[in-house]
Amino acid sequence: MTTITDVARAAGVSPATVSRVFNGGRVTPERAARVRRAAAELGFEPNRVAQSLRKQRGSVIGLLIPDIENPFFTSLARGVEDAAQQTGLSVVLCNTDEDIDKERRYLGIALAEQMAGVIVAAASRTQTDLSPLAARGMPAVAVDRRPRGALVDAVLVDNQYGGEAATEHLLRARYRRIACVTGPEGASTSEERLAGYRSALRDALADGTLTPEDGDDPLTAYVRYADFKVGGGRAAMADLLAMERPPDAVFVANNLMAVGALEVLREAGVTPPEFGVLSFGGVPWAGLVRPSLTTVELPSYELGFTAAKLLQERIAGSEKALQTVVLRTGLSVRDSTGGPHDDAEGQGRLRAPSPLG
Amino acid sequence: MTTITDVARAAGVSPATVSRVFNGGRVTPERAARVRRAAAELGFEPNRVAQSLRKQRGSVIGLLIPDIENPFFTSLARGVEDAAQQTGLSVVLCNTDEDIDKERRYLGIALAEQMAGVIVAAASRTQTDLSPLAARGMPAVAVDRRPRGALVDAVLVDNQYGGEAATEHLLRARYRRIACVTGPEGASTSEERLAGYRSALRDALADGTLTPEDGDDPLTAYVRYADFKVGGGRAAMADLLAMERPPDAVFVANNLMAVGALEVLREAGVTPPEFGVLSFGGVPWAGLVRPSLTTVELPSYELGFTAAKLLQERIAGSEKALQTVVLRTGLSVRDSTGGPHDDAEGQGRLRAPSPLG
DNA sequence: CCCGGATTTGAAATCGATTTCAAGTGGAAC
DNA sequence: GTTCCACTTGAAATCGATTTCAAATCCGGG
Repeated sequence: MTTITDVARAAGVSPATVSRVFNGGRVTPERAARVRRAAAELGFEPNRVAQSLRKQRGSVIGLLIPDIENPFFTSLARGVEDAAQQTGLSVVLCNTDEDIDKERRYLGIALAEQMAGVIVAAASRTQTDLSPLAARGMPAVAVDRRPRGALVDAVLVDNQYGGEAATEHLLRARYRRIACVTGPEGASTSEERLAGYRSALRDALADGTLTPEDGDDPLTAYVRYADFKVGGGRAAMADLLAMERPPDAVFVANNLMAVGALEVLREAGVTPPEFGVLSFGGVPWAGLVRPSLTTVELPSYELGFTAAKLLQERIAGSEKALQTVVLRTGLSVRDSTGGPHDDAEGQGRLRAPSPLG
Repeated sequence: MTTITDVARAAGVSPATVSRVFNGGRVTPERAARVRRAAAELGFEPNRVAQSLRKQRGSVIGLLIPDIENPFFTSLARGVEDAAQQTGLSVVLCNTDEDIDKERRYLGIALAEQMAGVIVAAASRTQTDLSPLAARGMPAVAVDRRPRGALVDAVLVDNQYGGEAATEHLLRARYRRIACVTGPEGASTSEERLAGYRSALRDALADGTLTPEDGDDPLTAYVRYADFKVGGGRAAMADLLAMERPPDAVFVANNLMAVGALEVLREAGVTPPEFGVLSFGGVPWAGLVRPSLTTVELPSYELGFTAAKLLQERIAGSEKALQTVVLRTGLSVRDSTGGPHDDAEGQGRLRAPSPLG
């Protein structure tokens, strides 16, 4: 391996000069040229480990995500990677598996490896602890989920707005018993999406679009908590279908649970859009799912990209006040929320039935 | 940050002794205890960068994969991660995007970061060049795809066998004009899967199961090369359907292209199992696809796990002869290959029609 | 021709761990 | 009591870069 000393010897200068050539120090052009030539000839590439040790800072940023198999996070990871590449940083992808211990371990590694900074989609809002990073001055940015009380920049999605828009859409499509399958209690994303759902229902109750059914609290009767995974979505959906007065639509607060819900519906012979289904976050290969699925679109790539940009500012030493960037969701209306079958009421449909029903 | 020197001072010993305590040197128990206590009190954690510099070897392994959004590779990555974790290595995931330049850049980083080793699913069989690693003594293992002429261990899938089994299955299900959509020419995986397909067809021709159609070479007429992506699968399938005598089944050589093919079939109103579809590699959320898809199952997790184990042996200094491990595929028969409709021939079906047709 | 200030340069310190080597310690054997 | 050996220990070198500091050089101005 050729070191800076080898290059120095070959160019007839000191190592210090070589270092200056590559780091923008003042060196006479003639000498600099000689150094560059020697470096090129020897195929010199600075040893990043030595650099990190000396500078007390590496050129790698850690990205901690809870589920590498969820396409939402892989897309986010791509955003981070693209942003990082622009400034010569590499990205280490760490899959925490929603496991608080694994997450802690990775944070420790980030410190021990002297990473330049970390981007964290926290495994737990209450237990994830970013304070050791802060204590050692390592920049961090929270993404998608904001851990409680952490003094870090954050890039989030407007979950409440998304939940609201989704639920309003279902109401407009004339569903009237709209269920909500949300994530774990305590996760910020679960709670916010649920809050949006409730807010939309409240509005509908207030303006008379929706009328309370006897005995049930319409804001809670159709709510189920699950685990953001396929299995949880299945269980919650099955539970909802078993109700005495089952819902006629469901707002599922994440893509994987939507997959589970769709499976259960299919097994039960209940098909959208008669039964409305709306997923928060796109399902992979959605093109194969029939009827096509109405979804709240998440800016996953931008989430990652923005977080990485923010992190880079901090790494560069920015002392700006902490900021939280909130990105908006969109709504992609497709066939799964075309509206329930007409009952005897004889009202016109808002939407033509899809060719395959 | 507490360093080894701080611990040494606190325990009243030299840094060398502290190092020995943590690296299994000979130290009197009494002293060792004092060191451990001091280390615990100060929250000492060895600086991995300094370790790497001194030992000339890091504790991170690089995993280069061509497409992080393909669930096959994420599953493989999990296998690598689990194996690595058992020995305290961390995994850096590098997404090369099938781009030979990105790949080269990442290999350079692996060297400059003094990684312990790399596992590579090569972006290109002909252009991927692992020789700089070998030159610097960095262990490497090829996974899934074997780059040409590289002197490295490899963990591969028995692609030819898988392609053969798949095609035989389609023949047994009484499809007779079986197409093959394979990957890019020159990729080992494409070629091997295609070879399996051809070998099965040849056997069928030999024993009379299949009779050559006038004018066409049955071994090539229905073969299409594509790019292992959804778009490529679409184009190839569309091309096949536009033939004068279109096929009655297709063996698609990777999961993403199968998604594309299914989309096109659906748009054309052609539905399995009348038209047989078999995918090499599972499709994510396959549960939602109807009819369910027959697939060649790939041991993606085991692929990663095995590669990581192999790499660890090399890192530990094993001088064994280079080995290539080939893992077998399985065949999961589902509804999409239930057999074509009976024509006027009045032959009995081998398989009951699926309830939904 | 000499001086002051700016610029360029290299020697040496530094980052934090590991490891070599020589010195120190203790115990057993004679 | 002396000798020898095995075992512990710490001082110092080392990994490869960056950076400080002081010396060297160059320049124009007087």
